[in-house]
Amino acid sequence: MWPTRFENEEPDSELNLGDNSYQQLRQFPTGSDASSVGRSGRKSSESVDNEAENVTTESSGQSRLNINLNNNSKRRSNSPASASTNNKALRLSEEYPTETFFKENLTALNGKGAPELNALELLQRQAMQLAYLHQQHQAAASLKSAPSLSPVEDANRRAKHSLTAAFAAGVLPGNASALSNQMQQLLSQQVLSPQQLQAIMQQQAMSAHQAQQIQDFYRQHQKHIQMQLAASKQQKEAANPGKTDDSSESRFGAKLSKDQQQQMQQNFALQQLMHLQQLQQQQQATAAAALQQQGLAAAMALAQGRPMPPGSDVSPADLQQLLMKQVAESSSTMRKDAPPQTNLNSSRKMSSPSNMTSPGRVRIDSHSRESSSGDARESTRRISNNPSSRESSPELGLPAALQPLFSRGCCRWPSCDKECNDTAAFHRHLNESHRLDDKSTAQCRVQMQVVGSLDKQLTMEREVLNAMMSYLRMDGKDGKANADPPNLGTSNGKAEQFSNSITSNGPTAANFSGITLPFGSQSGPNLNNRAPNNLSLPSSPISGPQIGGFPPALFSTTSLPSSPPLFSSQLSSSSGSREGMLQGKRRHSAAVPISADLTQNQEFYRTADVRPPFTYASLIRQAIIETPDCQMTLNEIYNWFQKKFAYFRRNAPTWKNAVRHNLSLHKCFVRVENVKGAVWTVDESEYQKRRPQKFSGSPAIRGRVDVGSSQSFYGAPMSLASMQMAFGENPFSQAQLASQAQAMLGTNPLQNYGSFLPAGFGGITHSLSSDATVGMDITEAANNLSALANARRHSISPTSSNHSIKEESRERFLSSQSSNKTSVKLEEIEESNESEQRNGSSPHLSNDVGPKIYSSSKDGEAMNGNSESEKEFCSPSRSRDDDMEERGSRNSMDTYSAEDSDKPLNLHHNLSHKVNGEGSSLLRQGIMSARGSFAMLHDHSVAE
DNA sequence: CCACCCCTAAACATAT
DNA sequence: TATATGTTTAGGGGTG
Repeated sequence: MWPTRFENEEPDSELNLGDNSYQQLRQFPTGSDASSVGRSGRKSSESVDNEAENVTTESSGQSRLNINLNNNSKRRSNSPASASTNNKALRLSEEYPTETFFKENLTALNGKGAPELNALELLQRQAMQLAYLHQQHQAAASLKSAPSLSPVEDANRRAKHSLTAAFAAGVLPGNASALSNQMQQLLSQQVLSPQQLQAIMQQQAMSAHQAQQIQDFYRQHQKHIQMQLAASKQQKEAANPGKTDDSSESRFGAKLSKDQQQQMQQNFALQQLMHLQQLQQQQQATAAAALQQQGLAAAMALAQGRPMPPGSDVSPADLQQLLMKQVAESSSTMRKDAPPQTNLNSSRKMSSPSNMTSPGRVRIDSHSRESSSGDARESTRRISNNPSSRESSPELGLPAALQPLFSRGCCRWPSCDKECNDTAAFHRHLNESHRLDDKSTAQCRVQMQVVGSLDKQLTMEREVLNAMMSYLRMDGKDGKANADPPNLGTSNGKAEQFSNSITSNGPTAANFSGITLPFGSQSGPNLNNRAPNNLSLPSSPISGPQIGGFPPALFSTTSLPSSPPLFSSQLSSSSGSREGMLQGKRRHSAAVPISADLTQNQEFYRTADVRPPFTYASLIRQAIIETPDCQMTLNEIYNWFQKKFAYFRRNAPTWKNAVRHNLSLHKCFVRVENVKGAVWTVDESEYQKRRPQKFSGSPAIRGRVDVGSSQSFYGAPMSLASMQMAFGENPFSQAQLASQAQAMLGTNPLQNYGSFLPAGFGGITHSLSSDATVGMDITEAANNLSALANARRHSISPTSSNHSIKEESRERFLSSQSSNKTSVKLEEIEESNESEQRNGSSPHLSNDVGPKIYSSSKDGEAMNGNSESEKEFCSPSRSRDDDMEERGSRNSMDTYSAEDSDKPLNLHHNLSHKVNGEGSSLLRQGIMSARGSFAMLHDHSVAE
């Protein structure tokens, strides 16, 4: 175990190279029965997980020199042949041009250049983050406000953030680039002019101003009331000192008066709320009218299964008509009485056995629940698959303001959790345990701090979002010059409108009400009212009467997994188990702009026990490239995981094993040894190579996630299951958004472009969607990206410039193979191969020639190599060792059969294909053996 | 049913 | 010897 650098420690620039006793000189214990040695079978060394981080500081930081490297298998090494055949190129880290290392974070905002970046996805994430923060904030605020006489503040806060919330809750699903494109297309058709947007924004601003005034007013009023209460309390205490009350439950003299106080407070709170609601409804009505007028609800039409074919030219008139109809329908539905808040609580309740609302998510307006349309209830119920209705919740009898304090039959007062059978019991409990005393006030103060901090964070995140939008707006303007493919709906003005509507607090909700539906209520205005609590995007993507534009039928069959922003309960209980994995099953891999996502949502991931929607490989890579020197020890990677993700603070044995597994498995991770140990680096080219094919996870998620990736997304129709998966997977899964967009729009405007992109630039297509969204000509974008990719490959990227000789050789070898210029003779290979196999009596063949090889019969390296080679040969465009999928399948049983195990290697078969990769290790070894040295491959290399 | 993807678990090997 | 680190295999569940 190496002393590891503390994660937060600034790496030392000093490195003592020490001596030259390179690790690679270690001799692998020869002897065919190496496996018989040390079979202690240590079961999971992880069990002694070193949670206690080595905080030891170490001097091998930044310029850790990774000398070495001729190691073949990441650790074992040593034969010349093996050294030369190493799949994982080793390199001298001092040559690593870290400054040029591809940093997604930086390139993110440069959009065009970052294959992995999709600006809109970033925005989605950002918005989701906001929503999350907002929700946290709400939860905290409601806890705080209910008992502390400040429901007004709470409500005001809700109003204050409702726009953000609305945006987050609603825009997100529609924010996938596809939908965005459609939106922009709509906008471009003058459905909503910038002036109109401006008007809406102003209206919203006024509303906000009004809310502020109301808040001030109520603050004063509240203060006044409090003073009165205090005076009255003093009076009573003076009048009846020490006298017990006749209340059966009360044990304290002042009990009754306190009850009265609370009652008064509650009443007052209710009054305030009602007033606020009225005001908000007014605002909503105004905004709704404006919306109708503006016809922004076009998105509704889109969302409700009337996709506009990318190529079709819908006339503004038609669109307008459609919109008006849509708006009329929706408004009639939602305005029956109280806005259909179809709370997400229902669906979210799934996670709570008692079907009670979870803390912090209880709506202020309990009545609105009852008043929501039957459709909404029905659909919600169907979705949540939760037979019990909300009306059965015990807390219903509570004043709305107190509801956050009581859910699931438990008191939600911080660190209380007392169980109460009903509201009466809860009232009793409140009176007994949470009286207005020092403790309670202290707790309130703490809660206030929590809220304040969340508030601050929310503000910060909002600023970030605004900045992003500003940037995009500029970018959109820049892209103006480019020709606009008709279907991309890009360009300037539209981007600006888009960003305007987002950046401004007010209009956002209203403007996007049309497309916010999926996650919230249908009425934009309503969002101002209670949307905050609906923010929990994921959990109820489909709560509205029309499920936000999705035909209810779509969701009628199956229940959606409840995925509260913190679906920690699920994950925590199941993580580590297979079930746990199922919850968050599919991961986005490289397809998602992970760095941007992590950057934008770092706080979220850090605090929320949510499994990040990325593959281990993506995360590991991200961890590594985030370091200044682009290298990390295993322990540092561990630390990174734990530092960045709350999720990875649990079940360390499991995920650490997975991390190691991934490091070993994927060729894109290169182990580099130095004197003090080993560090892991990322072979960016390898990593990039694998991206085109794999968007990780099932094809479904490819479609859902990799909005910009070619082929799979566009081609594959969205299935219901996929959408459900998307909804359930992760509260902030972009997959949801993409899938919703896909489902709503029916098709992706980019689909005609994606498949034409050159292989190997999967990330480019990804960016393409982004660029297209902000107004960049797609063709040009493709060109730019290709150029960038080339540049990165040949001069910028460390993976190219630092390509180890071995790696370059490998590439040349590949090309030479593909051009049939290899001079390796089959017989030689076979011979070599056979001799190798003869050596192995135990599963592990001895090899002084490099990587350990497994012999036949299920010892599979032979088969592994075989299948691997086959695959490689079959798919010229993919790197052979590149991937997990290959390796995964290679390792799977279906890749080889028992019969195969009898055959040393089907070399004929392998060689009959284009040798595109290095081939299997066996094959490789055979070649190496035959040729004696990898260097020889150079001789036959063909310049590309 | 198959191929593929990603994941977890675990056995095993090796270095410290 | 114990532990950390790496490698590899096995198999499960999901998807198209």
